[in-house]
Parts: sequence; C-alpha cells; structure tokens
Amino acid sequence: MKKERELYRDFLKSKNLKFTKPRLIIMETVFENHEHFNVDNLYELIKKKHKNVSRATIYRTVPLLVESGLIKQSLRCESKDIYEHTYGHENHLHFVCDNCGKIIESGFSDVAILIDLLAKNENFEIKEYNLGASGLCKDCQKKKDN
Amino acid sequence: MKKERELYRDFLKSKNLKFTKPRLIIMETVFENHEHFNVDNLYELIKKKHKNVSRATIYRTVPLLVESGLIKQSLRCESKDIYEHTYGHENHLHFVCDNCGKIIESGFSDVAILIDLLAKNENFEIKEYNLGASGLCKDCQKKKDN
DNA sequence: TAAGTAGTTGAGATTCATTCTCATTAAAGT
DNA sequence: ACTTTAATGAGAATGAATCTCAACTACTTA
Ligand SMILES: [Mn+2]
Ligand SMILES: [Mn+2]
Ligand SMILES: [Zn+2]
Ligand SMILES: [Zn+2]
Repeated sequence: MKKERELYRDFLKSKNLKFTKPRLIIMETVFENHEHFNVDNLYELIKKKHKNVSRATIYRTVPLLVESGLIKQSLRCESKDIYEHTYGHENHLHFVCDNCGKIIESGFSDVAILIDLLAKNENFEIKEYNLGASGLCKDCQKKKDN
Repeated sequence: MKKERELYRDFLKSKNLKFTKPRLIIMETVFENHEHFNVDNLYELIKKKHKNVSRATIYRTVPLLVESGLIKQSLRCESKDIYEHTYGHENHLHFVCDNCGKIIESGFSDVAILIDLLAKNENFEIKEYNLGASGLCKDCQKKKDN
C-alpha cells in the first residue's frame, strides 16, 4: 500500500491533479479490499469506515486509478463495470459462471504468448489483455445434472 | 440465410414463441448485415428498408437471437452492447484500438486449446469464449510517434 | 502563514441504454 | 371463423454513469 500510494501521488502530480483527502480515502479503500469491485461496493466500503465520499467523486476517481495503472476495468456484471487491482497482480483470465455468477481466476500460462503472436501479425500493439470465458462452474454443473 | 431462418423458426417453436413479422424482419436484417452491430444500428438498418419495428421489439428480440445461438454479445463500445453473428462464423478474438475504436478480428489459432486446458483444471465448463485485447492499431501507433 | 490560483467536491440534475407496462393486435391451432 | 395465448408499439420507468455549479481545499508564492 505504501508503494501504491507513491505511484498514485506521482501520477496525480504529473497531471497537475491534487492529492486530496477523498482521493486518498478511495485509493486506500480500493487496496484494503482484495476482491473485484464496482463503484457501489466501494461506496459501501467507504461508508463502513465512517468516512464520507460522494458517489460522484468515486465515479470521478476510479478512472484516475485506471489511468495510473493501479486498477483496471476487467468485467461487467449485472450492468455494472467491475474493477480489480493490477498493481502487484499477475495477468489472469476469468471464468464467469452463467448460473451463479461466480468468478474464477486462472493464470495466463502461455496464452499471452500466442495472443502476442496474433497481435504481431496484425501490427497491433497490445496495452491490455482481456481474456475469459463464460459457462458453468463445477457446482452449477452438478445442479444441472439433476 | 435459409438455414438461419429454419433454426430460428425451430428455436421459437421449441419455446412456444410465435414466428412473427417483426421477428422475421429483425432476423433478416441481422443476417444481411456483416458487421458488428448494436441495437441502434439495427434499428436504422430496418428503417432504411422501409420496414418498421419498434426499438422495444428489437430489444426483446436480440436476446432471442442470442439464446438461439445465431448471434452473441461480443463487445461493449461507447456504453452500448455490440453483437455479431455466430452461426457460420469461426470463433475469433478482437483487438480493439483505444484511439480510433477500430476492431480487428483474428483467428483463435491454438488459443482455445490452452484455455480449455485451464478450464479443465478448474472444472469449469466453457460455453463461450471471450477473448481480446485493447491497445493501438497499426495506424494509430504511427500517429502517436509524431 | 496569508493570499492567490486553479483544481476539487457534494448534491442533485441529467443523460442515455435498456427494461417495463399495458392496451391493442396478431399468430397458431381447432 | 373462433379461441387462446403471445407479441407489439408507444411511452413511461429504471439505473449506471456523467455533468453542473456554487462552495471548498490543496498547493504555490511572497
Ligand atoms: Mn480478476
Ligand atoms: Mn467479431
Ligand atoms: Zn456457478
Ligand atoms: Zn486505431
């Protein structure tokens, strides 16, 4: 969290943006949490800490965290954008269960190598991977068998 | 288009849904078009043919086309869901340019094999792949170099 | 550390894709 | 044709995300 804070501060400075209290609260809350999250989750987590930040400010700050490279928008569930940490986290892909909504993470393994190759063929410069699949998790497969 | 129509009709029948004129117009328009599309595109294409179908009906019908396996929701651009044909089309992945919005398609190659392996490790049963990356297309890389 | 400057905040209004409601219409079977 | 049941169009409603603006605060400079 120390390092994230430095990066964030430097990022803000480089953009002539101010390191304000709400921005700090949001950033801290984001990194205290270790799950995928959406703006609403974040709002609730902040309230639970008896801090107060408006939804508007969260909506304004999350894109800054994304631009700084600390988090990324990784999924979309129930019509809401879902974010997750990127700083200090390996790339991974998501298996999302259509039935129960569970999100299973799995390492990239060699997938990235292949994708890089395909991208090179198209002269495309990849900034961010977006890999996953939907289907049925282990538990929900059983349920369907009944 | 003949085959799509059969499948669609059978699908509807299997669900005790009616094969109505609006549903036919929508399906035909979807398969006359060969680009990624959203509900608004579709609405305009239908109007251009001097047919008339309400947006509400399009919003109701697109999920039927998805459920029938003829199309899938494959991307989200400018806050809108983007669809594409699946019937008669190979799986492929999308490289989306952050700068100009261009969408480049590329064959799966062996990516699916690797992903299947990862899924098997998690006992996850894949119904649909969702693979891609964002970054800069060839042209936009040049622009940035200036 | 006071004053100046420029970016930031909260509250609520606004936008816009998508979904819903409901009275009317149309498909399919008999 | 008659009956049943689902579908349609129009417009209202929903809800995530964005915007507006007056009040506020972080940083700079003297
Ligand atoms: Mn994740
Ligand atoms: Mn495609
Ligand atoms: Zn599940
Ligand atoms: Zn481009």
